[in-house]
Amino acid sequence: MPELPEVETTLRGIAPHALGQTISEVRIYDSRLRWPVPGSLPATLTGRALTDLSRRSKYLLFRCERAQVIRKSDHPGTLLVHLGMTGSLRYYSGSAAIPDRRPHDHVDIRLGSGALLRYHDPRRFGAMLWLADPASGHPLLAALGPEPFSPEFDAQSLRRKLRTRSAAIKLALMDNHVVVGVGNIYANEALFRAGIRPTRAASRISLARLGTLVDTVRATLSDAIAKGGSTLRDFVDSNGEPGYFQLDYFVYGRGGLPCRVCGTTLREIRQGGRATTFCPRCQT
DNA sequence: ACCACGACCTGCACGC
DNA sequence: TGCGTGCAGGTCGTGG
Repeated sequence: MPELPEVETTLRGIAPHALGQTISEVRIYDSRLRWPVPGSLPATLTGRALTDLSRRSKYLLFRCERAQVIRKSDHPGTLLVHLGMTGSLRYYSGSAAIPDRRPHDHVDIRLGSGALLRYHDPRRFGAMLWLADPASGHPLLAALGPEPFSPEFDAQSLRRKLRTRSAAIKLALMDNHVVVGVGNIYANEALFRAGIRPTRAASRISLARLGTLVDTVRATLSDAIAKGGSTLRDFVDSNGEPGYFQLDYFVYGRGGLPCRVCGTTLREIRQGGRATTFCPRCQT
């Protein structure tokens, strides 16, 4: 269920329980994700401890180390998990019965405590890869723009990146080189909150309005994370309903309905093949 | 350097 | 009931 808030919610649901645990078994039921899940993954992971769990962009990064480094293949590395469009990674504590595998459950990672991490992804746009150190040098991670909550994401740097770009601001906002973690839903929402029309050329937005946009991107994402967080307890022990539909959207999915602020009928168009919804009155 | 678009894949809601 | 169509949370690779 992945935009950044869902990935962050997944991380927060898993990390406190999985940190420090040792991987006892890895089963790959279907390796056909966006890139093949390496057949060597079970051998690589088994016996390693999860020493750090983090997120970069929409990638989950699980640091895996062996207690004893004897051979080169024992060196620390990182398990990268991406949820694509429809993926989820669920944590089952093992204290209750773990459900039988369902369709589209592709990978099980069993932990020493008896807990289980289960990767599920109907469309298989996600990924599970092993990254040798340094993970940050991997092509998937190396070219990423700033995290939305980092100080590097500010009006000045946004201006610098967008100055020469004729593309619509919504497309630029969804470009991972500009800022990571802003998918279709939150691009629509953040632009509404900023009062910026999604079709406006990225180069033609004032510094002040870019500053507003930085703020609304953060506010939109953190609101969604807060909603997701409210269901964390359920999330951890199954039930897998990461608060995704709990946020009251201003515009996303509301084309033809009245603007929550001014009542004007919201318009829906397509940009880059994705639905864009905006208020023709509030957004200029 | 930038941009537009097809590609990947399954499920679901819709209209006929 | 069944079938075809279009759409869905992402992002990589291509060709211009």
